[in-house]
Amino acid sequence: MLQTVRKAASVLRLFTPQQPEWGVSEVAATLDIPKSGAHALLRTLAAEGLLQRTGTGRYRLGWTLFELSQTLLDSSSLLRAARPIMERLVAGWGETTHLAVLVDGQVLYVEKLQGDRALEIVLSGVGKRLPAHCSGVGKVLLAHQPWENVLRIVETNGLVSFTPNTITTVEQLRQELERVRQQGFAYDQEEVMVGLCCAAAPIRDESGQVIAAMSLSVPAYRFYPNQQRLTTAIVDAARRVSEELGYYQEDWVWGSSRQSKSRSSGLATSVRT
Amino acid sequence: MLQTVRKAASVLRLFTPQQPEWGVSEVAATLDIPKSGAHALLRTLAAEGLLQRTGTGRYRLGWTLFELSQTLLDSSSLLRAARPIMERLVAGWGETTHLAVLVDGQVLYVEKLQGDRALEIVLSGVGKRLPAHCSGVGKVLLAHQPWENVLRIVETNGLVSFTPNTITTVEQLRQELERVRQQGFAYDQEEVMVGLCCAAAPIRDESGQVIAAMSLSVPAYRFYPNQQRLTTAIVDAARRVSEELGYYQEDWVWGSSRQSKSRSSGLATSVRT
DNA sequence: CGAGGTGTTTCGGATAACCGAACACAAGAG
DNA sequence: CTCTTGTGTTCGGTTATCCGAAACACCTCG
Repeated sequence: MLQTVRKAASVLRLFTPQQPEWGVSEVAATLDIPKSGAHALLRTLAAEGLLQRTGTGRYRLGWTLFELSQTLLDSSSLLRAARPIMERLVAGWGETTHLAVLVDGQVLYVEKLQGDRALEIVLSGVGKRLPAHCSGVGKVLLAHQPWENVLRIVETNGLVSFTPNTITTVEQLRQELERVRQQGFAYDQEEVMVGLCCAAAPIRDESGQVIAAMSLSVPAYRFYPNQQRLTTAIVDAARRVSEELGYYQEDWVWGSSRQSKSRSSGLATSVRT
Repeated sequence: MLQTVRKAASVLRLFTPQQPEWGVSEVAATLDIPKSGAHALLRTLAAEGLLQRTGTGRYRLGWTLFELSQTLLDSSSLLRAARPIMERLVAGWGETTHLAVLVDGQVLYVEKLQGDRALEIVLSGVGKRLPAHCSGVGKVLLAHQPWENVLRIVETNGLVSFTPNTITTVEQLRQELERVRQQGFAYDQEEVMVGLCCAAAPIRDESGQVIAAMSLSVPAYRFYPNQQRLTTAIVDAARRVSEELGYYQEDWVWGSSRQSKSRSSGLATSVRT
């Protein structure tokens, strides 16, 4: 369906911080399309402001994308609601918090605040992606997806192993996601980087859908002694963001407001004090 | 050329802070295309992550745009180079500075820092657009465009009048742009809002091309007494950003480095003093 | 219950996008 | 200086793709 648009999107996705500039031939070779086609794509994308031409006939991303992104941020209250709460979290713990969404089966980091006694986490970064099967936010986000989606994602991306603790089998993942969904939060126990743990919790919009996840990352040696307090802290923070977005945790909401197929994910209790 | 891509871009442009959510029928009616076409466009854009579906079958902008925007900001050193200099400017003057680029014939504000004794400028805002023929940054950016481009822009957007001082005729504009280009900076003397003035200067990349403009906005009653100092301040700040981007001002560059073939701009040596 | 509004699907026909090859141009090596 | 090799760009004929109207399924509301 609309393969031309699909190709155009593929072209956009080529542009990365590592290679922010592309020429016609490079694009044609990389996407395995004739040069004339690549030319047409680049030219129209540039005419629409999604790309811009440099003097030498090469292309880079255009400022229209910045504009659209601002519109997105402006219309989505997620970041606006989460930031102050994340700041308080960082101030209180001195650790690092992440805010992430699921895009195309991967975790996209939307915000990252670093505490003063936190260790540098190089892997994550605003605007960066990581696989979802590791990391706390990733597991939270996957846990609230229909299982068939998760399967499709896993089949596409595989279960890449980062540390000995990384989940590498579908069965492990299924069990873990089930637990995460039921308990309402996830841990990352050195699954993406040795020595790094985190606790993560889901953020819901007014319809109850999980649209993002928040996490508090701490070094392993500080994680286990404070696991309980960490958990309640991140769960509470995420709940506050959800409430800011118009979601109010009511028992009966859970049973009724499910869309279409997913009768699952139903019984997720919650002892709101 | 690639009208499908063009339509897809039009769809993306529909999404604004004022109306961040669109349905199939609305899109079809607004763009005057059949419903099935709009459906296909929205569906594929959503599949590519440029849009996302809400539960009710409506669409909003997708997080991929955020990702692309971050890639853009990361790969373009403009914002990174300009921000500290803008901060110093704001700290010194207490006024408001803007950083803007030209996109599709309009001024797109990329950054805005407000000083403590500055007045609130509602019109401008990060990610917002304004016409280019008013405002200092707009005139700077237009002044360094080929005149034919300027004409096309004016024919498309018109010369909307905001105040009695707004430029409203092509001849006025031509003269003003000529002056701006020669003197290397522009003033906005209450042309967009009564009581608001600004001085603006161009920012160049390493090839000498003007890629952005910076401005210092002040209330009219503080503008005229300090006009000279303001001018040197903004010109100097913009020059520093340009140098940060790899541009070194040489006298003879000015005469030769006009666009089109640009056989020039090559020998941009540079004995940094 | 029915009317009006959604989003979604279908399918033949016309259109728009593909493709290969040829062109112009730049840079670099011999 | 020339030839080579790489660019980006242009041009039509062929073909598959996308357009478009209408019919469908669904929901909300009167």
